[in-house]
Amino acid sequence: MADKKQEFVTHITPRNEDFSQWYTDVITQTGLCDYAPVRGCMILRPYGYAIWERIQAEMDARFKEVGTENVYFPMLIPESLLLKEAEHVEGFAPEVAWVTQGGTEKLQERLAVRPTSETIFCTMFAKWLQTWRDLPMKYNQWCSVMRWEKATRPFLRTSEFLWQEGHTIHATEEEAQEETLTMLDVYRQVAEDVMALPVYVGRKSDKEKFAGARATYSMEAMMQDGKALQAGTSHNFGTNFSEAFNIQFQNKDGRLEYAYETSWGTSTRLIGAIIMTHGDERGLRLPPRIAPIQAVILPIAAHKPGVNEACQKLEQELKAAGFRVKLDDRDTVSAGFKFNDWELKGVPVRLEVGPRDLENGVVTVFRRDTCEKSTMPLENLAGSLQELLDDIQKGLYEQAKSFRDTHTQIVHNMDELGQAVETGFAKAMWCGERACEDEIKEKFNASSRNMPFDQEGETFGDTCVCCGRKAKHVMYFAKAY
RNA sequence: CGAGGUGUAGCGCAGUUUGGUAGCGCGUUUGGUUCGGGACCAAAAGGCCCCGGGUUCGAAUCCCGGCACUUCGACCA
Repeated sequence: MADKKQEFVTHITPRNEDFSQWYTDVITQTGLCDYAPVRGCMILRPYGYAIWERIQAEMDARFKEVGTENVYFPMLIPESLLLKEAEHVEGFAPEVAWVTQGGTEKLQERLAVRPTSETIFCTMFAKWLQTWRDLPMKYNQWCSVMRWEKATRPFLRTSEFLWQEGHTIHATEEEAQEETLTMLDVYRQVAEDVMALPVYVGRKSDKEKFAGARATYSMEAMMQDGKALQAGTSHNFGTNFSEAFNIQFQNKDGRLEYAYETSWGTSTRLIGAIIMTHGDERGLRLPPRIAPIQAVILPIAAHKPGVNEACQKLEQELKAAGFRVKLDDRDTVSAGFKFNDWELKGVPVRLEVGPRDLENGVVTVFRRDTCEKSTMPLENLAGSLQELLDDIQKGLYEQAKSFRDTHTQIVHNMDELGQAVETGFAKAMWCGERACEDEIKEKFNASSRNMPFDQEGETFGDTCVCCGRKAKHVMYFAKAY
């Protein structure tokens, strides 16, 4: 009988059996997104989009706190603009989609569907910037971009994806560097404090930096298969683009100067990071601060007197207290079905209200992180719910951090490095030469991720893990998404 | 873009070897009974068998060419 039942139940492939398949199963079964009728594109369904809206809200508020303003730029970029910065063109040319025709007429100049908007921002910055008094300009836009990817996966890499891109210009090199690092830190905060994703922040190698940047910084998260996911980047362009686009201003001494520029971005890929960091055999586990629904209220034996009323009252109370709650009053499915459904969707807390609970003046509480059941007094539930949510938030972070830390190994030679990247990150001393990165890529299919800021404090040797010559940097290496 | 796998009802699949009326389970609809861990009974609806060519009296099935998804590589947020 139990076997027969199992066969009807939606099945998620166990993580240790096939992590990729597990990821696909979770995504399709939770209804976060669906495949679009366009190659490589996905459709964000309500629950998936709600998570994105939560990410947006948390990010956007912090952007504004540090003085960023939102703008919107067109999706199409004339080819001539894209060609202005040599390294940038080279980096993006292979994955640009082009509009060549408008209506029935062929265009004089083809238009790129933006893969990123540096060039068009630069064009406008050049027009808007006159004097040092105009600086800084700190703009951000929420939009989608398109990159003609060879292989796509929902959330991790899609041809079109939602993101935010910040573009700022500054009067001095120092200010631009400060902006670059400030925004990276905003990303780190949202990742760690809101999404419960422990991240390594640091600088990228020249090989891995953004096309056209002087320096790229990233935050790198570790997925449960030990692979790295670049979860956000922040770039310092120096005057690289300013010179190509002639973004100049008159300084206090009356002389013309090039502006210093930055850009920074995060995308719907973050949703993939949440799934692959916290998910388990039952599906998603969403950290309370990012969960669209923090607690679901389930009436048990709803036909019994008082149950529905109690649930509705509880819903009102918790909503009034500022929680994102949902009352699941569907009468078409059984309680057991709902249990599994909300566990699959990763709702952090389930509150069951049945006749037995009401008799005792309690609710039955299920926490998704540990899958433990307990009871809490119905009286002043808001207070204890907040404590529980905080505990879950903290627990998910700690669990992810502990996984990451135990899967990060200090390595001294290529054998150890090769071993380490099979299960996680390798932390190595590196000479700074591209040849060594290439060799590591060639041998182990692992790439350099980033270099910790505190290089002095983190140093543990003086020879390169690969070539054995003098080491210059501490570098994380990993297989990456 | 290279190597494999898969495309049949909303979902999961059988049928393809050996061509001959389109099947099963779940889900859906309607009615009833249930309701504390994926409920039960009854009746019903639902198909360009991925697309385009070919072979044949006849193609889901055989042949050719596409496309999509997926896994593993190369490339990238």
